[in-house]
Amino acid sequence: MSEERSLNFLEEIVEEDIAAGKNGGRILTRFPPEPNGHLHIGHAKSICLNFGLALKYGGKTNLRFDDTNPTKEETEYVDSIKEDVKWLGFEWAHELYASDYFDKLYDFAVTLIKKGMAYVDDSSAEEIAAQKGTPTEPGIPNQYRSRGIEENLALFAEMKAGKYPDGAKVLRAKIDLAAPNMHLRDPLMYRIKHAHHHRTGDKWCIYPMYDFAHGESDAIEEITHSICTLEFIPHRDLYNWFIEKLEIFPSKQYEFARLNLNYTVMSKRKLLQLVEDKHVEDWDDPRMPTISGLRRRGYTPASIRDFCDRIGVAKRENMIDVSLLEFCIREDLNKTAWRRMVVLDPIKMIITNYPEAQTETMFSENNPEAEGGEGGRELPFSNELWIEREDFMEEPPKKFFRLGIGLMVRLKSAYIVKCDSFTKDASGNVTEIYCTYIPESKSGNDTSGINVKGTIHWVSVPHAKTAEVRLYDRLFRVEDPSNEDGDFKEYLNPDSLQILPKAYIEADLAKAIPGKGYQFIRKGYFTLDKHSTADKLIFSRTVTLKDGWKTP
RNA sequence: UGCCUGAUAGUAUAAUGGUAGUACGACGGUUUUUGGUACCGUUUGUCUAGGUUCGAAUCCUGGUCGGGCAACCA
Repeated sequence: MSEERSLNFLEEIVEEDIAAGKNGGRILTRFPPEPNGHLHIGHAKSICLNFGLALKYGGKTNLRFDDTNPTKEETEYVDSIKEDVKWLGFEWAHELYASDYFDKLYDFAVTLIKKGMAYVDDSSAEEIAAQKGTPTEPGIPNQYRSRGIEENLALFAEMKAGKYPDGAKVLRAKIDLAAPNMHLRDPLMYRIKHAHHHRTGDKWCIYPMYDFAHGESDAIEEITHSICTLEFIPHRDLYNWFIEKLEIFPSKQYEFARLNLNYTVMSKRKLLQLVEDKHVEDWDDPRMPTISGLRRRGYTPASIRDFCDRIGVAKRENMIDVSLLEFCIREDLNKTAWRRMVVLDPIKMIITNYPEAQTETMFSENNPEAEGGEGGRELPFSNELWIEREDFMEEPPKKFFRLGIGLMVRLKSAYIVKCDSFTKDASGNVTEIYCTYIPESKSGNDTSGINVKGTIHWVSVPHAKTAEVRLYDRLFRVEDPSNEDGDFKEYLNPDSLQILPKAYIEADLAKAIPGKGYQFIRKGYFTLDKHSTADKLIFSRTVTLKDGWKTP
């Protein structure tokens, strides 16, 4: 245990707080999504941070739904968020909702009114915006700001009772209309919304704003470290103001830079557009950066946690290269995925000196990375094989370690073959390749003394089964679609999905287990798609193998 | 033009006044019945100008550049 990894700035803060005996060394974080959409890889960073910090320092983490805006939130999203957090491998201490605190929040508001620190404003949204001034000009108070405490109390009670229509009145904190921080210019605390809430139903027609709900919820739960993203920095003064004036538990807010990944978009709004405009199948389309999309694509929870660990945490804007995500999933799958042979783009090889009706059983291990190969499976071999079209060239370049006239390769787990000739159709496409095999070169007891550079995969023609294979590429053609001119959708990659209707798979793959990753030798990692059936197998490519081969 | 933030290889991240390190990427090599894996090597960096100091990525001052802030969203 000599490994000393340096701490990120949040870990440093936590360690300092523990050393100082703050909160008796107790650590409680929270992950606070609004249930208005599906979680994506950016949320995974926040989840790993909040849960990871608590785990590391013997604390706990609450899952709290920030459901203060009933018009946007749905139970469906609550369920999907819970599923995703669990799938990532984290357990929350308590499942909580900001809406659980609506009564307390109402009382907090009354407290501030009584202290003369909040008032009911009858102005319209436009008027309030105009009266707020601009970053360089102070705002100006209106006539409602000086309303008496009793009147405010009565009006606020009437707002709650449903006496007023949406937008007629709001409750505002009385702070400072000339504050340099715009968020302190008498921010809204409550607005009227006669809307049905996914949990509280029709009990309420006034709902607290984020700023009046979040810090207070943190305080109610006695959250010690409230971690959020950079754009909330200007809210921190307000967060602290409410806590101080209400004299409640002093939770502290800390901010980190959100994750940006290149060649994709991360905003809920944009992801929603991709779904609605049918550029992708759904939220869990394997090309989406959503947790459900990554899951369907074949990413494992461990690989995503590892990724979040490797990207680090800091306060500067960042753009992470997807190659790191791909590295993480390859590293995980390389150790666990069973190897199988699949020919994606087939061409027939005929072994002219192998008996026509003969079948021979070869053996191949499941995983060369694992102790003992984790067992293996039998592979029927015959004189007719499907091989990959790209493994043969009419005029091979110098370092092409595959097939061409006179060239030899090893058929994985079988014999070495030598290419003798080939046939073409009328339009010049190669149709069949003729080879001779070396009987003494059988895998496992090769006495031929022949060394070949290349090994290729194959599937016996009479024994092959078929499957549809879907190959995915990055969703966008440019690194940062949101930052390009015009609509981000103009930069979609038209070739992000390639469907191969008929690939030849080795028979064993008919038993493929949903959710498990397989390495199709030399072709990448694949997993069963959710639409796959026994009659029609469908495999999706999670990621390619790293490919060092470049045509000279 | 106000306030708040931030700036270290291509991308991230560390060094907390004392040798600028790590990972991914790229490039090259060794091993290999996957052009995978593993292993080894190479490459490239402190935004800028001053100052403090024996010594500055780190502290100070000015500038430059990036991000955020004027939702009855979170």
